[in-house]
Amino acid sequence: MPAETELDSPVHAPASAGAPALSELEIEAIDLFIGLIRLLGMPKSVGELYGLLFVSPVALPMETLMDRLNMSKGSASQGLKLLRSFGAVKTVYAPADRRDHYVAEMDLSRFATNFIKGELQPHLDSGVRRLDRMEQLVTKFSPEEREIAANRLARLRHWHEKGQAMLPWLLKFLVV
Amino acid sequence: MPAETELDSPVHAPASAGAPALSELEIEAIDLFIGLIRLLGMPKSVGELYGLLFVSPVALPMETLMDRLNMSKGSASQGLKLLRSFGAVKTVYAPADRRDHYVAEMDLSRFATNFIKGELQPHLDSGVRRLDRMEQLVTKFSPEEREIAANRLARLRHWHEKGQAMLPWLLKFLVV
DNA sequence: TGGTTTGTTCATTTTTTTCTGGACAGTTTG
DNA sequence: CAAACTGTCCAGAAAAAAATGAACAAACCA
Repeated sequence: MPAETELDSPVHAPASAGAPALSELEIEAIDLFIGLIRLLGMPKSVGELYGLLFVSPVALPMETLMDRLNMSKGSASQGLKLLRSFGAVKTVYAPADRRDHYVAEMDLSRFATNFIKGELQPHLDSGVRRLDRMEQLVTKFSPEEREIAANRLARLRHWHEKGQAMLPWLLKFLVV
Repeated sequence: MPAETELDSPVHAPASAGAPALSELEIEAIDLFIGLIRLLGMPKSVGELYGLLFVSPVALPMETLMDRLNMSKGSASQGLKLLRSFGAVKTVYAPADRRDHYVAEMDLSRFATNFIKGELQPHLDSGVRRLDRMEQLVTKFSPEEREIAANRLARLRHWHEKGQAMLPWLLKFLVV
């Protein structure tokens, strides 16, 4: 085995000086939220930010997040902006410090609501508009073709309606 | 304006010879399914395949899909494999033709079920395992830290349980 | 006012995902 | 059995998404 000459520095040198390495708990939390966030189609960096804030007992300024997560200023700024826009994170006043300090919003229901309204609903809406257009197109077909196509469009519409009906329920379920 | 020398060929030359351009209906359907499929985190090509099959009144061999969608053999093969694995598409026997012929499965509930069981459930499961680990870690903290951390983990667990509880309901909702 | 600090934006670079096309394996056919 | 056909797989190319870092704007300070 090669001798550890650099007195026990790990493989990935942590950002030079003042950034304490992530604790086990922090790593687990970050991992968990990376997975969750990915599921919603958002970038990993956003999961990292939220994960660290989630387990932090104190509000953290952007700089600390950058340092501890080894993340660029750009990513941190953009990620926090996104999280703010979903209400997943908010800033609190820190006495004698000009910087914004961030805390994770513990009640995720606003996050869920905003996500559903902002990402899911629009898709369904545009889908319905498109279905209307398709049904329009089908009327010009020969009776035979129309038969089949109309049937399929009806099925598709059925699914869309199911989706539409589900969202409000989903919201209610999450909010309670 | 530059003269149209190539007698009215459109900007994107359609695959040389025998591939009829997509009809308006087909384009709408493909667009719609690309959106839906993207929402589930799958590549565009998969949406194209399913969209075209969805409005096709007849079963189509892979070759036709490749030609009409201007898609490589590799993408078509992989995409159909994925769709098959989710039960979104199946092959039917075509007399006097050695090639597999594909039709879209109109009942999307199997697709939904497989997606939930294959993609969502595992995430939630691993999340719960991770939560257990985190709670384990927290026990080693000082009482003060433990107080805060334990509280947050409890909230997180609450959300995970909500998610767990929702999936079966979601399934039932979709299947009916 | 000139110098700091804090945070945003965006062109570029890096990383990740998706697509492509050919080698290959399995079948069928003559 | 060789030749033709069908479909899978995978290394490399292309495209898309995300991260970086520096220029910039805004707010504060002395």
